[in-house]
Amino acid sequence: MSIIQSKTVAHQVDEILLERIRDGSYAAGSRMPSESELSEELGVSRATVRTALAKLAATGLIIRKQGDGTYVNAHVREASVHTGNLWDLVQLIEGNGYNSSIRSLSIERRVATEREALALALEPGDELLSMHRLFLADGQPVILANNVIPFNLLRTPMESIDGELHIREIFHRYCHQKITFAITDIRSTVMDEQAKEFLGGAAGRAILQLQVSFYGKNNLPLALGMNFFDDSILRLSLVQAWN
Amino acid sequence: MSIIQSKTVAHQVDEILLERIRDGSYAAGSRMPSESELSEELGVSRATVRTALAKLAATGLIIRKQGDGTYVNAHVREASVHTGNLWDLVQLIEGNGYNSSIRSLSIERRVATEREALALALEPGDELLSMHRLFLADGQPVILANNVIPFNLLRTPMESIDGELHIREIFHRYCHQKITFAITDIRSTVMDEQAKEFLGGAAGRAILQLQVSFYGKNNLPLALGMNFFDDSILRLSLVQAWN
DNA sequence: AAGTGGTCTAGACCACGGC
DNA sequence: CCGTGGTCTAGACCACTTG
Repeated sequence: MSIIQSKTVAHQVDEILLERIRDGSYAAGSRMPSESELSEELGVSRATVRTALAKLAATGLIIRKQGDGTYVNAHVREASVHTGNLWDLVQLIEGNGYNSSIRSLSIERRVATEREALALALEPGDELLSMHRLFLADGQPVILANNVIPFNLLRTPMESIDGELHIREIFHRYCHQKITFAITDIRSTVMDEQAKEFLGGAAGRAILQLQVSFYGKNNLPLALGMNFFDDSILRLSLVQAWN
Repeated sequence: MSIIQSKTVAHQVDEILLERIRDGSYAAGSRMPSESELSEELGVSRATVRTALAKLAATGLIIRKQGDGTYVNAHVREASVHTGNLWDLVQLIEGNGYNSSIRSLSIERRVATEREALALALEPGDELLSMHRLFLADGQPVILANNVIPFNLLRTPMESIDGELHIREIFHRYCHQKITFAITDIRSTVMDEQAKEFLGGAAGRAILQLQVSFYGKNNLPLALGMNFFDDSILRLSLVQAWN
């Protein structure tokens, strides 16, 4: 019996199962009740149980085996990162077991580089809003994030922007548009001067570079992200299961 | 009317839709028929259409918008990589638009390092089968792959091993066990001497390092993988869509 | 042989977006 | 308002793994 109602039934089932895995009712490595049993116990259809289980399986937290059963994955902390939240840097940091905080470094207006103009389908000379932010894990800098937005999309004064919001929230609040999807390239790079200044560590060390393009409806590019990710502190791990 | 029958109805629907996207029947950026229309046209239930569409949406190839419709994503080549095939290096290379080939460099027997023994739950001094392989894209080296397997798991002579198979296939064929899931850590690293010898390029450049642990039933670790990935040639990109 | 997850159906209602 | 995708149900059969 829960006080807070989740949006969907499947999501509620999800939370119940998550809770049971967390508190050890379903021990790591052990087999969970079958879909039919859960369906009956929780009073929902088997299909609903399945959508909840599918969500957990996608994160790698449980492993499903046809003809056998559903097992709690002993090697994946709930922490583990999966594709779904690769863009939510806060969630990524907290998934690694840290407390996250954001420090806004600068919010400025400048002319787009050739490359940025191309990626955002702008004219040469058009202006951008450029934000630099530092994400901290337990107070330690781990991600240097740079985001740019075409200046003419802004609907409110630049000074009013809250530098601690997620890009999608910023876009929704200050540009009155929705970002519907994003494409991220994962690359490896040697830390440059700027990154070194904020992330620290030895010169010439390698860090991950997450290069993101954000798109809105009509498939138009709305914003760019360039994140430098210190993989010596944060893990970026993915889980894959087979039948 | 198809000659080759796919395994599931949903998969067949998937292939039909994929074909229509490829040949331009459903143009990039345009809205596709609704679920009900597809359901009726193809003679399957709406639920089946939905599972097929869900698979396409997961790869980012289509974008679904509640209350609006389903759109063909203009920015994602079918090529694009998604979580599902991050471990299939051949598919990853071909997804980038190259022809892939594999060169087996060495297959040898040696003692496990401390680190390997720990990761594979072995005793110090236990032996491993170690394989080095080079994956080529259009003849150009792009991934240096190293895999290790506890030697005592081998059921056939070491000499009989086909160095061009996927690890899961090798395990199935020569160890008579199934790899059921894997956890991959994505890291950034500066190319070492060994990698430089095979991948080439300037010393000190950064490449991606995909560190994989393979598990079997009972959650026991069965094999390790260490792949050096030249991200100057191959793209590792992920797509995320929101409602 | 029994039980499991995987697939599929034919209905229903809801939440949202565009007109 | 209407049509869309999102959720949910109650049933059925299949493919697979294990005892």
